[in-house]
Amino acid sequence: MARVTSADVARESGVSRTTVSYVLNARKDVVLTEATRQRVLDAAARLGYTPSAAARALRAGRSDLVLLVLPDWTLGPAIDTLIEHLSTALATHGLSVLVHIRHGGRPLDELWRAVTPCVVLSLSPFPAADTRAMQQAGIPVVGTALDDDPQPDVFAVPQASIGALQADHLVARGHRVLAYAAPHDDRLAAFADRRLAGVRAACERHRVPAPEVASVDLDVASARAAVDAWRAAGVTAVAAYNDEVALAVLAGLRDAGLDVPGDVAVIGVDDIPAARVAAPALTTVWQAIDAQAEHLAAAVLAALGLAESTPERPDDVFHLVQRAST
Amino acid sequence: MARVTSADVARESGVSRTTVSYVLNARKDVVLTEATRQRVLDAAARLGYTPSAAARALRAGRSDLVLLVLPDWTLGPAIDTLIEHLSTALATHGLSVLVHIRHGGRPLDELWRAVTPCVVLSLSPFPAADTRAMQQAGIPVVGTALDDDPQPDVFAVPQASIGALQADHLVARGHRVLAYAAPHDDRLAAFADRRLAGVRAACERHRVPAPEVASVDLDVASARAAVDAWRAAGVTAVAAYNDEVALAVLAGLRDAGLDVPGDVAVIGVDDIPAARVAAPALTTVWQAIDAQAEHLAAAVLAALGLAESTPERPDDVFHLVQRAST
DNA sequence: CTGAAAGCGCTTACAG
DNA sequence: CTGAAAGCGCTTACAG
Repeated sequence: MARVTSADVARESGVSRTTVSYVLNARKDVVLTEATRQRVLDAAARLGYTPSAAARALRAGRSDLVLLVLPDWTLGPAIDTLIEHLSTALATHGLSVLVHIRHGGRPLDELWRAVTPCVVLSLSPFPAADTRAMQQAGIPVVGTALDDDPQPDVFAVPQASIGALQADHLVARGHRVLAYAAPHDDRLAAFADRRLAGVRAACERHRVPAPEVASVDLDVASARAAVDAWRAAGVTAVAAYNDEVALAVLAGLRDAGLDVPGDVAVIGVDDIPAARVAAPALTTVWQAIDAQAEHLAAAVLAALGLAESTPERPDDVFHLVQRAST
Repeated sequence: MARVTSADVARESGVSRTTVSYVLNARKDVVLTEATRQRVLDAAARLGYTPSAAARALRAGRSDLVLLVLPDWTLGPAIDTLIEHLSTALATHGLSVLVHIRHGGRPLDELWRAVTPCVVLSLSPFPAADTRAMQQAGIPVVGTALDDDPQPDVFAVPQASIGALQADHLVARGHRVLAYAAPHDDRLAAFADRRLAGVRAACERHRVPAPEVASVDLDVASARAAVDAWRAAGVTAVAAYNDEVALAVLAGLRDAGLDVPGDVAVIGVDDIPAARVAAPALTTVWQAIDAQAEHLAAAVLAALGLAESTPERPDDVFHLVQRAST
């Protein structure tokens, strides 16, 4: 079963390949009889013709692939949702998402040169040299910066603002001595540091002491150690890097026989399913992954000149979900 | 900055493109002087040459892409781990993973015809017609079946065995009246039904009553309703579809003032981070995602004739993690 | 041992 | 309004 090519469609509809190409690409600048158009469309449908991505890519010098560059650590529960929404949104425009995990495997520069994606979408910053090389090769790089970024087409998930929201909430609930529960994994530092910076800034703003920081593993013993240190320092509220860390902190408090939120309040980030059914139910910061994915997709389209306007930032990127733990 | 092509490398090293191709593809059937080989390799490195994937794909009739077909629902925390391991393992052989979410976006048949992947790797069964069409086009389809599958190259994650392990454990702990907590989401039915079947089979084997089944949403109210019904039926142990459902069940039991495992024991599946720090710590079934990914990668390579032997099944695909909830 | 040439399937100036 | 021809970058028979 040989591949159906545009030549087959041309033969079947009695026109040249040029015309087939014109019709299938719906070129506005070429005038074609409606009859011809219809004939070609019918033939293509009848034959089940799908243009070869390889041939198009070779011709155009770029493929229909969006290279999604992920860091070498798991971004957490959000990442599959993000990929899903992104794929769906971009598929509408004939673009497919190629996932690249930076850690193992081929070096990035080899991959992008081989694939010639139409856009590189980065969820983790990579060497400026790579970015430059891609841009010189005419491949736009769309990135999510962690905070504000000089590039205008970049969607910044405001990590610091998330931390600030956590601290604001705790202070509003009457707490004056806060702690920050950082993840143990160093690879998350880029995110954790920025969120912590937001907590710090909020503390200053509210004129309360800077947060006591401890890193917490995802087990009871590690959390218990942090809890003991915090209690010694008079801490009454903990902002955790994310819900998983927050759940560990809850376990540490439980282990220490402390009441939540009576003795110590806890707030997380992400609103994972487990947060809602935790004991007590966890107050957290919900992030609009869908909206972020939508926005990223729009940024990709904009970079390709496929969207009319620069995508608007979604309003409700994140918000507080108040539950029993604060 | 125009693209560096094999012609550039040929010019730079003073040989023909044929020779460049021979050297770079390390063809064993052609004899080349070591000097020539070295000259070409040097020139390629100097110029930063990377063969165009598009041109190769056009020539070969297939690309270096592995099309990973995912179902339209989130597979849960395991999926990003799986993708990561898979990407890394396949990258070693110059293969890249292209993710396709079945739900939205382009229909599958359009995508594979356009992309001409070298292998399609499916984590969710799709229409037999699609499979046939791909195979006719010479594209091997490697799939994970939910249980046993006629195809030999398929790695079956034994869902029923997971359910059986749960039930075996509960019965071994002295329970005689079991319940099954199914997920509310219908899209998970394919997995949930098979796991439940495993629980049922184990109950029969142990000559205890068939499990009481209820579907549980990820919130306290829903879990509480299920708990009340189970208690009325004399249930003393619950096998949950996964850890998230199990955590909800724990919340329902807590809400009902029942003791775990004193009044009711609970076991999940997945060993998510939250399981370890739950109250009480959740007994669960751990799955070797890495090993499964490794195995899938091996199956892909075998399908391409790049691996010597058929990949062995990993031994320890899943096992019990005993904690406080049973 | 190495080179000239064809062809994979597409799009797009360029003629008619 | 439509067609013949070139060329994107690669590999591989086929000559030499």
